[in-house]
Order: sequence, then C-alpha cells, then structure tokens
Amino acid sequence: MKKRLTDAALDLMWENSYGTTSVDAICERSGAKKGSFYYFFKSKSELTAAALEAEWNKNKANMDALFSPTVPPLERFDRYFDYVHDRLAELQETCGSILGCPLLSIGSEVSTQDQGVRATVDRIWDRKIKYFESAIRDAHAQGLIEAPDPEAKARALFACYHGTLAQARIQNDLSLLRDFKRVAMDVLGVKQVQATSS
Amino acid sequence: MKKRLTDAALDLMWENSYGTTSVDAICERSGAKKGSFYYFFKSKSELTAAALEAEWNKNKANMDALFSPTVPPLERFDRYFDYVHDRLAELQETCGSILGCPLLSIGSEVSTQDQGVRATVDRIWDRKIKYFESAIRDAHAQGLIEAPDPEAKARALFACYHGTLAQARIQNDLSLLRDFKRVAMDVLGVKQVQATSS
DNA sequence: AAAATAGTTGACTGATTAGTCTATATCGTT
DNA sequence: AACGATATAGACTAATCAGTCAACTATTTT
Repeated sequence: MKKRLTDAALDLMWENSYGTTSVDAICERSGAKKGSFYYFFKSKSELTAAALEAEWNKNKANMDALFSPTVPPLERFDRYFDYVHDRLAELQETCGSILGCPLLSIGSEVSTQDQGVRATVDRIWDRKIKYFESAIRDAHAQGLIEAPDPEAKARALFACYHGTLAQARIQNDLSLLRDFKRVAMDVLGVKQVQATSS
Repeated sequence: MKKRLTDAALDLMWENSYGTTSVDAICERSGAKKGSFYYFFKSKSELTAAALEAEWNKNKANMDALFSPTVPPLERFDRYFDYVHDRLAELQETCGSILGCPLLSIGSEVSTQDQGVRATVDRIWDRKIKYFESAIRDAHAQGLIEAPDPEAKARALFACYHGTLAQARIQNDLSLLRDFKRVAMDVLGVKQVQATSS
C-alpha cells in the first residue's frame, strides 16, 4: 500500500502539479483511506519526498544500463535521450500531454517553500548528474571532447536538457526534444562532427 | 489598482508558486478587497495571464536596449545574461531565494491544467526568443557563428538558459548562472574562442 | 443638479484542504 | 486462544479556498 500511495502521488503530481494534487485524490487513486495515508507518512510533503525517491529507485537499473561503461561514452547520451523521448511519447498517449521531468516541475514549484522536498530533488539531481559526469570524463579520456572540468560540464548539460524538457512540457511539444542531441553535442564540444547531410 | 493587483500577483507567484498564492493573499498585499479583484478580473487564472503580460510590458524597453542592433550581436547575449544575473541577485537580497524565471515556474506548474495561462506563457516566450533569433542571425551574417537555422538555434539556447535558471532556483544558487556565458557560446557554436587561460 | 458610469466594500457561500482521532481489523508469535 | 504489532477504516475538525453579491462611494457626463 505504501508503494501504491507513492505511485499514485507521483503520477498525479507529474501530470498536474504538487499544489493541485490533494491528499484525498492520492488516496482515491491508490485505493487507500486517509488513515492509511497518515499511518505511512506524516505529511503530504514527506510522501512527496518518498515518491521521488521511489521513482529514482525504479529507474536506477535503467540508468545503469543506459550509461554502462561498455557503451561508447557519447553513445550513452544518445541512448538516454532516446529513452526519455520514447517514454514521454508513451505517457503522452495515455494522458495527452508531454510531462517533462517531475524533478524539475515539482522542484521548481516547491523550492522556496518546502525544504524537505527541495533537498530530495537536489539529492536525486546530483545522482543523475554523476552519469553524465563519468560519460564526459570517458569521452575526454578518449579525446572525443575537450572537457577539463567534467563535473561542471555535466551540470551545464543537465541544466540545458532539463530546460528543453520544461519547454517541451509548457509547449506540449516533443519536437524540441528530438533536436536536443545536436545541442548536446554542441554543449559537450564534440570535436569530430559526423555530418550526414547539409 | 489593477496594476497593484497584477504586481502583487506576480511577486507572490514568482517567489512562491501559482498554487500557493491565494486570491486573499493577492488582495492583502495589494490593499485591494475581494470585490475590486473580481471587478477587474473574472478569475485568478485571468489575473495571472494579465500579470505576466504586464511584466512583459515592464521589461520590453529593457530588452530592446539590451538587444539593440547597435550592440555587437554576441555582446547582446553577454549583456542580457549579466542583466538577469544582477536582477536575480538583487531579488535574493529581499527575499532570500534565487527565483529563476516566472514564465518557466508558472508555465510548468499550470501547463496541463490552465490553457489560458499556458498560452500566455507561450506567447511571451516566443516574443523573447525573437531577440535571440535576430542576434543569432546577425552573428551568422558577420561570420561569428555558423547558424543556418537561427530560429531553431534561438529556441535551443533559450531552453538551455531556462534550464539553468530553473536549476538556480531549485538549488538556490547563482553560481550556475555565472558560468552560463561560456555554455551559451558553445551552444551558439562561436568559432573564434577568446581563450584567456588554461 | 441629476443621472450614469466606474470603482470599492466586506460579509457571505459552499466546496475543498491537510491533518486528527478513535475504533476496528488482520497479522505473526507464543 | 491470546497477545502485541501492523495496518485499515472513515467520521470529524478547523482553516482556507475561489468566487458571489448587494450595498455603497466617487467620478464623469449630460
């Protein structure tokens, strides 16, 4: 039931927002009653933090696979962007909207008001950046890019990607995301561009 | 009074969020009573759209100056990024937080639920991108960058910038924004890098 | 000055909010 | 079967929410 609650919360908050997702709505979707909710979580805020952590755990194995050191470093990004793109496209079929990244939507919404959730977003954000960072370091070692500060470059690329995800959500348009690979290569400073046409 | 209402609304929503900004709070801060609020606006949603448009109008002259064709194209970006950075730093002194861009915060929060506000954000977003677009076109014409599709490049850079603004808000940290100039040059594909050190 | 228009006031409604509380199940242990 | 622990149930509260409304005042227009 704990899992049902966090699942329902994340679904609702991702599709709508933190503020418009009521405890009652979470209970209704998960089939739980108020008593159960407050048995497992002492507040809506705490549930949200738990829901974000649960989502991270659900996706971790996937991230590990996408960013496996067995994959050429720049290809990891390609695969990751494809994966997110496809997942958002799937979600669009069921809910009608491009939802972007829940970390950004929820994080941006509550950042000045809920330090617990904000810190959780921050923590997960950092974990994800680590994938970027090691891919960048590997690419640098292979001479594919020039990145003397992989951590800074990872943060920059991550921010750019999330900006594109946010724009996709606001404009309800996936096409921006489709072009991001090229932008990513610019940000990374890829030396040898494999120009196909134009 | 109409202006006082839109000002108060934008302040509160920028610092907190759309959802946590109540009509009562807007009235209290602006000194208006409920009746006046609903005399000028027929809903909180409509007020929000008006507040965003008002903010745009307040900033338009500034944008025109920053992106004046008399300024070398790439320097326009520098000046703009500096301007936003300084303004966010100022705001931080009064409210304690890095607030990012209200268009993104509010847009991301309401996009799936309020088409009126969403469309307003979209419209203003497009107007702002035009500044980027013409600067990019000018830079291309001067041979400073290679940008066969200025509109696409402008959208990409705008998204990257807003991702960085969002990250600054979530992490309550301006330093990310300080480094964005270099990222922007990468995204733009500036040819002659004025390397100072390293 | 009369009339019309524009703006203001604040009490009010009905719905919804997060969170509490007590009673009751269901469970594994002994 | 009896017991403590884990979990569920749902009525309840007090606050807050967006929005309504009829009465009131100020300003213009005629």
